[in-house]
Amino acid sequence: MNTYATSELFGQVLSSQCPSREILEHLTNKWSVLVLRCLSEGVHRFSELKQRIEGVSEKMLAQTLKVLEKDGFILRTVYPVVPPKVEYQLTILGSQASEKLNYLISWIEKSLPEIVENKARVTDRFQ
Amino acid sequence: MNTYATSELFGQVLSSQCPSREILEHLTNKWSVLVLRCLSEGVHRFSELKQRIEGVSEKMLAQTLKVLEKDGFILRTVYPVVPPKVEYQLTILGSQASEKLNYLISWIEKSLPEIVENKARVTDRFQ
DNA sequence: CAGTATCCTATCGGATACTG
DNA sequence: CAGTATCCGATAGGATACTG
Repeated sequence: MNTYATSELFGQVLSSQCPSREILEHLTNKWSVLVLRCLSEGVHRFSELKQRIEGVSEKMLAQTLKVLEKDGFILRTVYPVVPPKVEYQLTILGSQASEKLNYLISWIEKSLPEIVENKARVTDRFQ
Repeated sequence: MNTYATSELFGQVLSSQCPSREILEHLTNKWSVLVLRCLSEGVHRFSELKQRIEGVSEKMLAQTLKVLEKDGFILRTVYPVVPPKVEYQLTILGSQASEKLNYLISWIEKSLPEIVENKARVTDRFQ
């Protein structure tokens, strides 16, 4: 059934050799999360993503988009015009993955005051 | 209202200076995801986590646990016995975060065949 | 516009050895 | 048992310049 998992109780991601581990890492990558978040709101061009995702370099954005495209989470469409126009959008699988990540992001944004306040208390106790 | 976001339509995480960006990065970190996943199933000792999470080094596990503890997502309990006994468990906030991450993990594990198959097709088209 | 190429530094992260 | 300390190579990731 499952040749990767070391235990029935635990998921496949805990097995280092399981492909799910790699997929998980690609999806939870620093810039992937933000790219998916952006694309979940609709189609975007390269320059739009670069502008929306504050702090991302061209290099990392291009690299992140490539990985997600190869994984089948993003569709890249090139229009044969001058100047070049390239659009990025989520595939079905990409939007399913993004939906799950957005649950986390929304929770963080909603709970941020509580998280920050609680973190301050913990930090106090550390010193 | 929100001094960080650059746009009403987009979340705070897209702002590089917003604390939510850092929290998101801590939670989606390579080993954090797996640690939270493990702890969502119950209390664990250091050595148990090391064993369950295949491939993690002591160094990275200790580091990951520290970050999550400082963020207030994990509670560390030291028992004054010989040999030492230390238990890790999720806080309320930690279990809320972990719950969201588990949605993603469960989806990946469930959809893995479809993801792998689709990825193979995409890869073919690349060459 | 949508990238690629190059260079460089910082951090990640594994292996090993050691400690209270 | 539960870590810490040290070393080291690999990768992340930013800045800049360049190209079709």
